[in-house]
Amino acid sequence: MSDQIQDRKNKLDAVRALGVDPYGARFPGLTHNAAIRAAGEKLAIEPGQINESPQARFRAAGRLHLARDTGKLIFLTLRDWSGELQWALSKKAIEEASERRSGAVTTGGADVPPGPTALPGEAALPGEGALTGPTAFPGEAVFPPGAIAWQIAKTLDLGDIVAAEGRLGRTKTGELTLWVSHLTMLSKCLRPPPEKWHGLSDVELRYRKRYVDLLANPESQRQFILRAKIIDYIRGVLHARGFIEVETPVLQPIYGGAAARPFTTHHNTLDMELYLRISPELYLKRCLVGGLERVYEFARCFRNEGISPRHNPEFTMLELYQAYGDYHDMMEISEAIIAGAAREVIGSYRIATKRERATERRSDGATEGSDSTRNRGSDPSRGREGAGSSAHPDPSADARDSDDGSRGRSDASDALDFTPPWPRRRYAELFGEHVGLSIDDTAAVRARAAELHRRKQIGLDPSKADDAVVIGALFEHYVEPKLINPTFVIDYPAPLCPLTKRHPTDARFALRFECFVNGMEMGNAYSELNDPAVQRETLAAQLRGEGDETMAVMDEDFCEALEYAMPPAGGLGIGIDRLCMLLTGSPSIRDALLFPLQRAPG
RNA sequence: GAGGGUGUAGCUCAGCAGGUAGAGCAACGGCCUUUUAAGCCGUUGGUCGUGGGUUCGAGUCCCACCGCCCUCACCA
Repeated sequence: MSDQIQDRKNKLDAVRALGVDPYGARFPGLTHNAAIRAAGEKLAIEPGQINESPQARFRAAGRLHLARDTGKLIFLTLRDWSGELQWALSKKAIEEASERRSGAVTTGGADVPPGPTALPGEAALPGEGALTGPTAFPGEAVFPPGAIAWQIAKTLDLGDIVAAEGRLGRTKTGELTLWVSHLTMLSKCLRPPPEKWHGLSDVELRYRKRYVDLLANPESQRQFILRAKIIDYIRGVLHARGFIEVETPVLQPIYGGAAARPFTTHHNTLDMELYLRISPELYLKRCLVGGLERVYEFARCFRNEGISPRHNPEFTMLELYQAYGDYHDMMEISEAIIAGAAREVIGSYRIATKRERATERRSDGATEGSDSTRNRGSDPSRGREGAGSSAHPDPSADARDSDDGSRGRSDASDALDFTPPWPRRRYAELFGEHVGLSIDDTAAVRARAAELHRRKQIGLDPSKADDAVVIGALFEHYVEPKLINPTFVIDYPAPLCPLTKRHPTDARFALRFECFVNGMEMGNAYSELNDPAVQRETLAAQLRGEGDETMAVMDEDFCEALEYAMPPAGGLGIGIDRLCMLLTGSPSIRDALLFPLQRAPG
């Protein structure tokens, strides 16, 4: 077990004995693989040739993913977060090179401009490609003399992080290749990485050791880069509409804004019980009272509830509030955010559903299997998920393909269609449609619920619940799973909505919508209640309705805030983790979270 | 909380109806200057999640426990 680690430690010592620090320093002037490849395509290099022009000289770094050592010639496949690049190390060429301070040379990398929509790694980032003189930063990595560099090359292990300088060329087979003249090690990998072809597939290990998942599985990196881009996109939408980002307390003496059990904690110096927030709502509304007219927060929330493929104890919720708006404005913003992210980040209003993706994965697996036996290794472009030599620098490319519907995939009509506007359906109407009972027929509704409870299909015991709660349980059971394409469910039963304005013509309903996609709640919005007297009463009613499981208390300060007058407003909450699940086709929320909570290992 | 599934080498997986634990990758030694999951020759590596039990004999059967996954329930 530790044999391989010991072998690697021995090599670590060997590198040190050569006078090279195996945990190297700053490496300025590097160009990422995708940018090198893009530049290389423009150079029109013939197979078997190396381009000697200054534009073909690059400094590169990355993690060693594959190695093919043919003796005096070594091919390495390097990976960074933009993609892969093949390096070739010729014993003769490297041994002839002399020691070189790393930043002191001109390379082609400086000529690559960052694109406006560049991914991380797609183009030069600040501090990269910028050339620095040898004295500017004394702590730079130094390339050792060639003879030593070659010895280091011979000790490389998969997973090591290395740096090189070289010239672009193509091999006989046409593969764009950096012919390395200078090489050094930047960080020694002491543990063997997962299998090079299958990556890390054990789900438990992928969650517990996400760093291994990320370094071994490019599609995992893609997942989280996409998440970042989705969040960036949302910020852009909100800023364009004049919203400002604010931060409100996670540690709260009184929790509220949702019905959930909180985590509790304690502040030592103040000797005060505190709760981790279950929602930012009541603080964001205080901002409205104070005249911050359009605010939003990407709020990490914590709920001490069950864990499931769509629930994690901590999760990220976008909440935003717009003064002088109402829930109709929130519907429009929801569309702008969600459909916009689908189109701009993923590349299409149509997104493959989980089931489609599952099917796709299975068929891909079959293809892969037959390939490996039929024409094993004969087609380098037939990599796993684009992880091969043609690694695509744009992580959204995979999903974008789902738009053309011409790839023999399952029927495109199964895909989710985010094209706005989305249908607005009244709660009571949908209830009647799918439950088959009138929402007003209390007796029948209760009878149905009792029957479901007897059959253990719903947990709620209707004999112990208010009418509205029973209705809500039936709605969840019958209606929500049917809401596949994006749908706004509007006008909820008022008792379910303690923070919402009543409908002006029918006080039984509240000006609230929830947005459902693929049977999952994605968003929740109100025309916010701003009458302090009504607010105080509905909160009190909600508190009375709570069982003894929660210990919520009236938030007097919040009620007082409303007494200073809160403008009428629309408020919206969107589950960011779930949105990412949806847009990236992830079946579990854990796939949308970098480090999902796992039980402590025994 | 209930039910189902799962746990074998660093990784990906085989392991038949109980009969001394296997492959590929990785690693180690050797050969190779155009490889593409490089190839060839040789070699190392496992308290089969943990603990009990049945049996002459348990990775395999039984029980308990632990982790993970799924379904349901709980949960705006």
